[in-house]
Amino acid sequence: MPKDTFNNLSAEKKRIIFDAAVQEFSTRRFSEASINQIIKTAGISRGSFYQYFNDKEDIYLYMIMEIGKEKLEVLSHTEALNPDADFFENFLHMTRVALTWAKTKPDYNQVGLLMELDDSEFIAKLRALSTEGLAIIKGMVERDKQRGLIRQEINSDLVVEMMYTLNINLLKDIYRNGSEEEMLKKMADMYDIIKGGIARV
Amino acid sequence: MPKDTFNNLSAEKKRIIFDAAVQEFSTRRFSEASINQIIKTAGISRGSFYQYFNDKEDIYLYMIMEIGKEKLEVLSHTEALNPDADFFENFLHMTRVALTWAKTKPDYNQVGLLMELDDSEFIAKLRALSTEGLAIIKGMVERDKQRGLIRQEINSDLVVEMMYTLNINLLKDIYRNGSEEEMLKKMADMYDIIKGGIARV
DNA sequence: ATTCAATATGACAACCCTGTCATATGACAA
DNA sequence: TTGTCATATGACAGGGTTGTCATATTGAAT
Repeated sequence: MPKDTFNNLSAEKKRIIFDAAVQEFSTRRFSEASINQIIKTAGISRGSFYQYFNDKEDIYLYMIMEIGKEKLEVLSHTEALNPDADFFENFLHMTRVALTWAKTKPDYNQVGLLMELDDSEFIAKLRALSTEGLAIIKGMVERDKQRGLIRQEINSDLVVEMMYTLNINLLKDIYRNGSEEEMLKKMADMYDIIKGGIARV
Repeated sequence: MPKDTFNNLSAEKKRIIFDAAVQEFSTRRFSEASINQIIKTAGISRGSFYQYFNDKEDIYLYMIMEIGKEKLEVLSHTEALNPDADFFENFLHMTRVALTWAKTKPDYNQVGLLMELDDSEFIAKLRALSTEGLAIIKGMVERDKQRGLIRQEINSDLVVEMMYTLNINLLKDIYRNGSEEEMLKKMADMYDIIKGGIARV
């Protein structure tokens, strides 16, 4: 929730400030990021910053919302998957999309990863808000239980947690770990393990 | 590598300083931890600190080594597992031991978790050093492949990485997530999924 | 008791950071 | 042109951090 003064700014100037924020928050985690750095990059004065935002949380929130909008914009243009696809197909598809997104907007992705690393009060609250995604995934697991694709006695929450954890973990390596295909392969292999187990039958 | 001056100190005084370090590094991650705080807690002067250690890295390393020694001391008294036990039994056993350790020395455990959260140059290097553990686990996986307990085509490294990631993730919840048994149950369930998969056969 | 080396100390410089506020600048209206 | 309101500015206070260094204290040996 930036102040009115900020909203009155020209789109270009807003963009400059947004970019500066992204640059800072993709480099240092929230608690270590510095307003000083942002205003230097954006080329605005200290006083102006506080005329635009209340504090660091304020601009962070604004930035996250903007990123969210952009992401939604892109994702809405993504081809939908066959509605009958099973959990794994769905998840892999989501992973593919997420991976592409991360490659397209590496800065935005970094912001997300650093968010995962942060443990400040504020970020914890923020993270707690973005759990609807997990509910959807859980729904997919349970549908597959209904359809007899996944065993009844499996704990859906646990599966979701595992997949989520592994997914985040893999995203961390994204810039180290060479090509997109390699990463997708790795993900697919992990999912196969979750699906079929590693034990010899 | 503390300086000689530190090593000449009485065991009690060394312990006081070690404890102060643990207190600080179990509360704030390395990059955010403050020498000021440590000297305040330990009740020593700023000047003395720099007569004992070169800098924050120095005392951190010392602390990690000490913790390592203590841990080794405890673990060496842990009953060994049946040498024929399979990978999962072994891993679960290790988990059990790790969990007990974490409950016994919550501060030390916190230090480790915060290390996992940190992304500073220094901590990254440090973490890279502690990978021998993973090699052992990989060895166990491969032995089970030999014995025909785990399918040949499974990628051992991947399995190790998955187990490790899930394990760390679970340790994070340790203070939130109630009882030790609950956690062990959760771990066991996760391992079951890795072992047998979630798909209906 | 005196001397001398080891150790302890905290004031200090230098560098970060944040949030405020009096003042300057701009732009538009009367 | 002058007044007024919105916006821009950077100096400033107050807080944090680290590493150094001249000085004080201690303790042990002569």
